[in-house]
Formats: sequence, structure tokens, C-alpha cells
Amino acid sequence: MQEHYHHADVEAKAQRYWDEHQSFAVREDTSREKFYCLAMFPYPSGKLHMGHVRNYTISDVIARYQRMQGKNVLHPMGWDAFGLPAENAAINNNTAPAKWTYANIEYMKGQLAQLGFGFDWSRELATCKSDYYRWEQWFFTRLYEKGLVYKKMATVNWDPVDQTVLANEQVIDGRGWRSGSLVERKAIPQWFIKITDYAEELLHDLDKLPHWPEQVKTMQRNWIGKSQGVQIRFDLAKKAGQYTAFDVYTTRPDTLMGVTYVSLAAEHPITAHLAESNPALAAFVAECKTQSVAEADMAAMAKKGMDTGIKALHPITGEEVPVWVANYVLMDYGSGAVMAVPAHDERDYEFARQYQLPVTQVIAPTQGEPCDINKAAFVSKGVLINSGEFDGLDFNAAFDAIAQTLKAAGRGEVKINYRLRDWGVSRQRYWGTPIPMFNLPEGGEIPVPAHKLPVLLPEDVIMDGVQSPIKADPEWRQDELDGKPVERETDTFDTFMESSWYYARYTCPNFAEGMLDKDAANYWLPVDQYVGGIEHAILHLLYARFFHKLMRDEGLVDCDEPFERLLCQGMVLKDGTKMSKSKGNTVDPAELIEQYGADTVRLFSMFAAPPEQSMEWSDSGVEGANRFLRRLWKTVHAHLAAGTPDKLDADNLDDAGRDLRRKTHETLAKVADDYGRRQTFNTAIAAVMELMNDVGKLTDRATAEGLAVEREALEAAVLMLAPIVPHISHELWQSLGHSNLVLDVPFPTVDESALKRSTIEVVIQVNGKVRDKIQAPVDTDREQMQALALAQPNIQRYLEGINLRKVIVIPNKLVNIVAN
RNA sequence: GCCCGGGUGGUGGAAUUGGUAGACACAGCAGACUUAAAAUCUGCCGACUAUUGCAGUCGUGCCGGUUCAAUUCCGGCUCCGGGCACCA
Repeated sequence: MQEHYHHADVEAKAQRYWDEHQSFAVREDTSREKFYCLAMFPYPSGKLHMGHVRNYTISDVIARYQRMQGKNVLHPMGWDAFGLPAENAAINNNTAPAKWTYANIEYMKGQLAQLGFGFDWSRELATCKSDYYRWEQWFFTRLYEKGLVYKKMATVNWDPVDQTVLANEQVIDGRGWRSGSLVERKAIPQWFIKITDYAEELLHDLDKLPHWPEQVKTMQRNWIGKSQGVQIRFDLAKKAGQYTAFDVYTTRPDTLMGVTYVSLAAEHPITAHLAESNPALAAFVAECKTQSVAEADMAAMAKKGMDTGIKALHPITGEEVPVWVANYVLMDYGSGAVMAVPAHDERDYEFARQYQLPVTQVIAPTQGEPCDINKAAFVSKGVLINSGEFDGLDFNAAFDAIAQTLKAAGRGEVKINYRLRDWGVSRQRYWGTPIPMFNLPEGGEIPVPAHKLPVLLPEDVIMDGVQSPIKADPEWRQDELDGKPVERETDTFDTFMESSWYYARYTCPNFAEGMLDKDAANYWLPVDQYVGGIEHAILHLLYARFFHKLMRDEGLVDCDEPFERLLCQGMVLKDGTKMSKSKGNTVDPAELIEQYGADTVRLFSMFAAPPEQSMEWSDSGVEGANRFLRRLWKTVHAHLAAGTPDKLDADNLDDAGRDLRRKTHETLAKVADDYGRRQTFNTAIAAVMELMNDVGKLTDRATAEGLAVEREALEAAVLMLAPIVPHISHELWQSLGHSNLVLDVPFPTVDESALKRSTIEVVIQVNGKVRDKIQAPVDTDREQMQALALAQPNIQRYLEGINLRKVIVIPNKLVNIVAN
């Protein structure tokens, strides 16, 4: 039909067909095996970037491949529409966040359509719409009723000039990004969800996820941070106001006899009490307030401390140890106090050196590790010394003995601890889901009752400054309940709330009677394949797992985990660094699609690197991908012009025909494995390229028999490429005379008999170095293989004058002759 | 600082369970076609040594180890990247 490949025509035609036939709309069908393929939904920031293209191409390839396996495939798309950038854009461009967001969604939706992704758009959702977030509000009130939600004071970054809370991202070198003023730590009341109640299950159930990357599971395990330790009470030598003691937690009770001081957080109540009558300490506490709340900043900052002057009593010896306040002890973790063992903890060591505090070694190495307490802390486990009755015990024995001594004295208890902290969900921003709580005039609060939901976020607002419009508006917060005035909460939810359950709502996006339609949710869930960036390895994926368990416990879903299989794609780089607007090295997908077409962009982004690796963008690589598609087009049309093939007679082929046929079926086996098991799309493409190279070299187009072998190879190539380059495949499949849709053609199966070969290349090594390669009959036995190898003239040359030690034979692969 | 990854030709990458390092591409060079260019097609393409030809030595960030055999496993370093709870 066409001599040249015109990508614009081919792509428009295929997309028109899919659109007219609603090719990707799916519904529940219990008679078929389902496959739920999900890509992380985008934040509608303006336009697509190459990271999106990569993400959605990967999920589209998997979805289309699974469809060719005959499955009922759900592949939805939507918008993570609440968030900070909309507020910034609103202030900069003088538009409402809602308007900006909806405009971005419309534009980006068009871009996704251009790329030919097979999304079921009938299920599209945007988290900023009230028919979505109303159920999140309802669910939060349910959690409140179950006692899984509570309010407490927590620290935020406070900009004293703008009088506003800043995100960590908005704090640059300790200063507010707009005002430039030094940021302060400030405690305000905030809502929390008890994720720590689920810490054990979240940890344990990682073992139920064999198809998650090990690296992600390791990161989550470390984040949850289960540890066994001892909680120890230190009494104060003298009462400080109402306080007589404080608790510390340690995983190293074996080092207890090496405690030379203890440290309190600046925000610890004892610190606050002491600061009242100690101006120097009050000044230090004030200084500790001027720092970011981000843990990375904390870890990087200079360790500072001050002696409070009061003493605590060692829980075993009763000796007095000084009580310090240190800027690196955090009130939000644990008890806000730590015992310090400088000899066996690097941070305590550094601190003790800085302030000339004593360093007492109480652990001696047992494995011959270097240990010089004058130079560095010794942090490995070992055997106890300088520890009185505990001397000579190893870690485990010392742990037990010291824990028991403390317990008997009523000063300590073995305790399992988690590093994981409860999830603070309050944000002091406008563009988010209003937290569905009423503050009562007499104090306290109650959840907004179901009949008053949703609490609507007004969209038609003016962002003229840093203050949230619903906080600035005295009217908005007023409501009434049973005839009595109540005040609406003006904080909104962390946007991780919305992204923690969207995957479930896709199964019933328009369900009006509840959060989830149980039948639909339980048909589709769990998600069979989740695809997204590695940067979400901890927070998003942990919150989503948590939310899923909360929904299960509410009776909304049956399974325990939301995502069966996870693929984390790497970043898209240009010139070795991450593509970003600030670096000015972005590549606009829109221009590339215009110039080369969607198939070329998809092909290159899958070919350039395996999905989990970071990927280097290359303009010339795109040219190469386009060249391959043009060649594919040309080859198919040259084949069609050469005549009509016979029916393939596999048993009566010449050598060239048999070779090409073997290559076709070897390629089918490899590509199916690469798509289904390995998920390495780059090697699948390389394999089809090899097949096409063989087609170009070996085919005899002069005979109908040759044409039949070539036809089989070309049809296989088109089908194998269909998930990656769906438009050109759609067209070529029709050109090859098929009336059915390439989308629904079953992925071809391998003809095992075509794979048979009589000889195979075997490598012969002498002392591990390749010295020859021979063609040997397949499955030659070890002795014969050894004899064959030793008989080679080149090999004999190497064996002259040396003694044969042994010969290692790996059948059908390699012979290694060991000699000296 | 802590947790998790990664480092292979001029470039992106391949080598799937410890068994031929460099598949497949990009770029480059040479040739064919062309008045010419583009496009297309063919050949070469890790470094060094040798060369009429056959060939040899080295080589997967660095140092060391295990093994008949290591890009792959182990120990130590180094550089780059992701995350660190209010960016999403």
C-alpha cells in the first residue's frame, strides 16, 4: 500500500481506531484471568517529561503483552492533583490552583494520547475532585472512631517573617525560600495516623512479596527499623521541678557500664524546666530552634551541647553522670533522651572529644579487630571489660544479664522498638483535602459526620500571598452541627493520603455509594504489576501498603498487600545528570513525537537501557530507533511485493531456511522471557533486531518456500514488537493480510522442533584462556569432548612440554584444560 | 551522617545459575550508489605489541582474596546517584 513509512499517518490511524472502538475500556469478567497493570499517576505539573514517557511506556508494554497472553487487562490513568507546586504557580501566575491544575491535566492528557498508551480513560480520576477526596475524608473519620487517629504537638519549619509553615524543600540553607529569614522549629498541634500499630505487619508482610525488588524491601525493613533493646530509667540526683527521672532506650545495654553522660533534647520537658532558671541554657535551647527539621540537615550539622549542671544516677552503680542537652537528640523520636557511651558509639565519641567528657572502654574485641580508644570509638560487639560483675560476658549474655539486673531493680525493661514514626498527615496548606474535623467551641474536636461530607475545598480562590485562602477566610471555617456552631479544621491532608488508595478507586472510580465497590475491588486487586520511580521506594509504597491494610480491616478489600509485583524504573539523564528545568537539559517529548512519531520515542526509551537502570538520553539514538522502524516497514513491503508465499513446510527446508526458522523461534522464546519474566525490554528489542538482520541477509525471496520462511519471521517480528511500537505494528499486521487486531493476537508460541540443531560451538580453554573454538555435535559426552579438544592442533601447540593436570568439561559449552 | 543502588570500548548498553567480555545500537572511518548532498547499502571499529599472514599481552572504577575459571562471589576503598518522614 505505502512505499514509505509516514509515522504521522500510521499513528493517527491506529489511534483513531482505538478511540472509536474504545479498545482499552475493560470491565470485570470473572470468566477471564485478570491482569491489573498500573503506572504511578503523574502530578499535573504542566507537561510530560521523559520520565513520564519512560514510566508509561514500560507499563503499556507490559499491559499490551499481557493482553496478548489473553488476559483481561486493566491499565488506568489519573492525576495526583493536589500539591504544593499548584500554589506556587498560582502565586506566580495569579491564577487559582484549581484552574492551573485542570489546564495542565487537559494538556498532559493530550500528550499521553499522542504517545498511544492504552489507558482505560473511562476510569480517569483526579484526586482534587470531591467525588474522590470525600471518601478519603469519610475513611479518616472511620479511623478516628477506631482510635487509629490522634492529635499531638509536632515540629514544623516556621518562617517568622511570612508567618507560615514551610516544607523541607522550601528551606534553603536554613532560610525561607521567599522571605530569606532564618527558619525556626515550631511545635503545633497536628493529626497523626497510627502506622506504628501496623509496623510489625508491614515488616512481616514484606516476605509475602517475592516479586518486589530486594533493594526496595531492604529499604523498607531498615526504615521500619525493628530493634530489640532495653528501656532504662535514669533517676535525677536532685528533683528538677516535678521531674524525678527520664527514660532512655538503647540497643546496646552491654555498654551500659561505659555511660559517661546522658543527653536530653532541647525540647525535652526537663530541659524546658531547667532553662527557666538558667539563661545560658535558655539561649542554647533558643539556638537549637533555628534549624531545619529535615533529618539529613540534622545529621550534617555540627554537634553542639551544653552541660545542664544537674546529675543523673547510673541505674546500676548509682554513680552520678552529668546531664547534657544536645542539638542532635530529637524529641520526636523515642523518649527525647539518650545515654552516651563515647567509647562505643561514633557520635558520642565525637561529642565527648569536643567537650572533654570521659571515655570509658567497656568492650574488648574478640575477632582481632583493631581497637584504640584514644583514636576512635570501637563500635563492634565484643566481650565486656571494666564492667564489674558483667566482665567476660559476650554481647548476648551481657544483654540478658544487664536487662535482668535492671528489671530486678525496677529500672528497665526489654523492649522492641521501631524506628518508624506515626504518620503526621496535617498540612497547613490550601491545595489539599480539608481534614474532616470540627473544632468545638468548648475545646476538643469531633469528626465531621457522614451526612456533612464532603467538606468541600473552594476552588475559586485568590492566592495573593503565603496564607492558605481557607485560613485567611473567616467565613469558610464556620459551620454548625445540631444547631450549635462548630469550626472547621483549616489544615489539609498530606498528599500522600490521596496517592495511598487511588489504585483501589480505579476499580470503581464512579461508585457513589461508598469508598470502594467490593465486587469490583476484589475482582481487580491486588495490582498485578506496579511501575514507578525508585524515589518512591519508601514513603509512597509504605503508606500505600499501610492504607491497604487499613481498608482491609475496614472490610473494603480482601487481600493483604496492594502490589503483587513492582518494577522501579531509573531516572532519565542527559549529559550524566538528571534532566531538570533548572539544569536546562530537558528534552521535550512533544517535539520528538512531532519529528519522529510516538513509536520511535517509545522504541528508543525502551531500547536505551534496562528499565531499572538510569537511562542516558541521546538524540542520535532516537535517529537509530527511527531508522530501524523505516527498515522494518521497507522489509515487510518488499516481502509483500515479492510474491505470495507457500504454506510453510517446516520439514522440507534448505539449510538457510532452517537457520532462519530456528532464529525466528529462538527469538520468540527470548522475547517472551524478556517481556514476561526478566522485564528487560532493551534485550528483547536487540533480539528482534538480530532477527531482522538475519532476514535481510539470508532470505531467498525468489522461491515461494523462501517467502514462507520469511513471512513467518516477519509476522513474528511484528507481533513481538507490537507492545513497544503498537502503531506501526497495527498497520503492518493489516498489510500482512490479517483482518484481526494485532492488539488481541495471541503472542506466538515457540515451535520446539524448530530449535533443534545438530552441532554447537564449544570453546576450548587452556588454563582458563580461550585457545580455540570448534563445532561439536550437540550433547557430545564428556570423554569424547575431552578427546576432541585435546586433538585440536592449536591446543596441542599449547600443551607441548607441560603436564596435563585435569580437564573440566561443561557440556555443549566449554572445555578447560588445566596444565602446568 | 545514616539506609539503598550503580561504575564494562569514543557513547548507550549485552554477557540470565561463576563458564567465549563487548551482543544489539549510536558515533566514527573506508567503500558503493549519486552531477552533488541527503537517504540507502557493504566493510572496519577495546588498548597495546607484532604483521605478508598466523598471532600474543593487557583489559569490566581502585586494592586484595576465593576458584580450573570472576563483569558475576567475598573483604577493603573510591567516585556517582536515589531516599532520609512537609517535593511528588
